[in-house]
Amino acid sequence: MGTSSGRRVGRPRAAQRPDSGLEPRAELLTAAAELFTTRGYAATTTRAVAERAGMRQASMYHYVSGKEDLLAELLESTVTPSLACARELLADDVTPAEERLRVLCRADVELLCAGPHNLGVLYLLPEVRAERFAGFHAVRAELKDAYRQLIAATAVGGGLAKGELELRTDLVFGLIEGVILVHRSEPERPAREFARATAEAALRIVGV
Amino acid sequence: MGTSSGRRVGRPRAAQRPDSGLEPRAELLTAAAELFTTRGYAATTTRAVAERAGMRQASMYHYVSGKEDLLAELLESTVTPSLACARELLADDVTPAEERLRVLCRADVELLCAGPHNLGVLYLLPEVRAERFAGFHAVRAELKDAYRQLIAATAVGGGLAKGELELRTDLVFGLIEGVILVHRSEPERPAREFARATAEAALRIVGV
DNA sequence: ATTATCTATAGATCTATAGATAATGC
DNA sequence: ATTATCTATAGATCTATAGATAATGC
Repeated sequence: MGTSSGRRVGRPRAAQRPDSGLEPRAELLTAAAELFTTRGYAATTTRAVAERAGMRQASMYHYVSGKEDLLAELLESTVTPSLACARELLADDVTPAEERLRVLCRADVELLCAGPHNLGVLYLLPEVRAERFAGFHAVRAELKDAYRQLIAATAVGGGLAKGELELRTDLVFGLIEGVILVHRSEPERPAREFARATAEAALRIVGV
Repeated sequence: MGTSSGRRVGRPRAAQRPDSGLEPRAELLTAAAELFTTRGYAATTTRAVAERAGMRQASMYHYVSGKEDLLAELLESTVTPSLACARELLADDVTPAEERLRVLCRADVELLCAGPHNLGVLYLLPEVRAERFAGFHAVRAELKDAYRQLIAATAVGGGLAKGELELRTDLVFGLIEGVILVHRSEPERPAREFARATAEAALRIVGV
């Protein structure tokens, strides 16, 4: 509603700009994503977010309760697609585990590298560890557990001791998330090919 | 000088605390390390750093020009030991490259996980990308190049096309730095064993 | 006299609220 | 009448400087 209409209810914005086609909340999220990933969370002011979204600082509070709100939503929206992919793969009982692990790694890397402003970088923000973002951490933990289950289901995974399985899961998960750091210093590298190579590297770590 | 003396020149500190044995600048660096790694850089105030170091906010300016100064020094002090190790290994022409790569990976991981407050986390701070920290980036780039050279010198590395060599270097370097993320979510894992396992994982990625 | 610290503070923010205003809707 | 926005601003910071002070050194 209102997304494509020319005329909108309410006082017009002070800075008239071409219609982005997004709803105001989405405009704020987009602006926050760009600023949080480039300047960091604490260094980004509410004024910067609002202004980039085309409105004045105070108007932002009509849509969100503050910066934390924006970060929480961005974090969850970043990890949720990976988890959806992981759940589907866990439910699949015809494809070999090794192949499912490969698919998950590729999808995850592509999602982390996708988008114009490297949303994966949000994972690295120190503020993210706060209790406030428990929702994100729960989703991420479930994703990591999916990796563990897929690794355990591979030919070599079944024979691993519990500690060794945890270790390899950590290494694989670390490799996948480490991609964020690589992508940050080499943003030009094509995501597709990089995802494929990362998936193969993950399988080699598992020992397949 | 003054490190162990009981009496010191100058007005006494307002908050009297047991002598840390460190010089004031080192006290500031220690405090900054703890706060930057846990709360982040932008969220840490000069007051918090100074107070934790045992002095008042304004007194900090007697030793450093501001927060940036502290971060720059912390960053370089974290990556410099790894680079020293890498240079030694590059100069070594008797040990096989594969073994030297293994040693570098282990040392690097142990350094990243060492210390009471995970200094590696500093690499992740968004502010670190600023021009101001070019010194750190230069050292880090040299370290990455050492990885590239060692990988190229392995049995399998010599046969790789240029693009493939860059890709594996990125993957290995990403794995090593990804360790920071693993260590952040699993700080209890013993660094020694984890470093060994990460080094083996790196060699598997290279294809040895 | 020298020094390391202190207290005090100006100036520059930044957040979140209060209340006004300029549209559309009926 | 309803709504989305605006302007204005109080209150709470935070940084960096100015100038005072309380030690030791000679």
